[in-house]
Amino acid sequence: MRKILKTEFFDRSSVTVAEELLGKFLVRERKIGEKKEREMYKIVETEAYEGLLDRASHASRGQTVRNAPMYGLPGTIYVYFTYGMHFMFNIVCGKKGHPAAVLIRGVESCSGPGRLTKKLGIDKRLNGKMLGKTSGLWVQWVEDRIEVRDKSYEIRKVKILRTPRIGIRYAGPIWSKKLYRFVLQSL
DNA sequence: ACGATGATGAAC
DNA sequence: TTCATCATCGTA
Repeated sequence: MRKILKTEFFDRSSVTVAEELLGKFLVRERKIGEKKEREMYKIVETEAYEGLLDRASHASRGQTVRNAPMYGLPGTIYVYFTYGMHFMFNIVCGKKGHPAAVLIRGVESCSGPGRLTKKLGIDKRLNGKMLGKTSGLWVQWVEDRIEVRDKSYEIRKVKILRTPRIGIRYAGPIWSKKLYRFVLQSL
């Protein structure tokens, strides 16, 4: 069983979405010559950036050209360039007009938001587009069963770690301490 | 532990 | 005009 996550999944608090994205699969479909190549990566690390009040968020000082996609529909792709080196990949959450997003920081085979975008070929061309077949980037849920006895299955157990977000000390004592980073620990 | 990278936006 | 940033790599 599998299903592609729709806009309703992302039409919630970025903190909820960040936690629930753990264990889901980021799918990247790219054209390599004539063929379409599809890769799937299990999401294991995320961070939430929630609303205008969140001082760690790009939206904390209002709308700008760069952060405009954060104000779009849930499921919008927000890619920005930072430190003159790296693209960061975020998924917009909540209603249109409410700036919130989840930064995808790591998948099972690749840790670090900059490394991730490099590996998946995510850059500004995707900025502002919706997740889906058209953009060649989406998230899907796959039933994660393990056989425990003959023809008997159960869902794999996981542990979720919550920590403060990375690299945001500038955000002040309240927002820099929020436990908005989620890490999936496989058991 | 630190410098280079060099888009974007805020502070000055 | 200068400075810091939702990193990462190479060099020390």
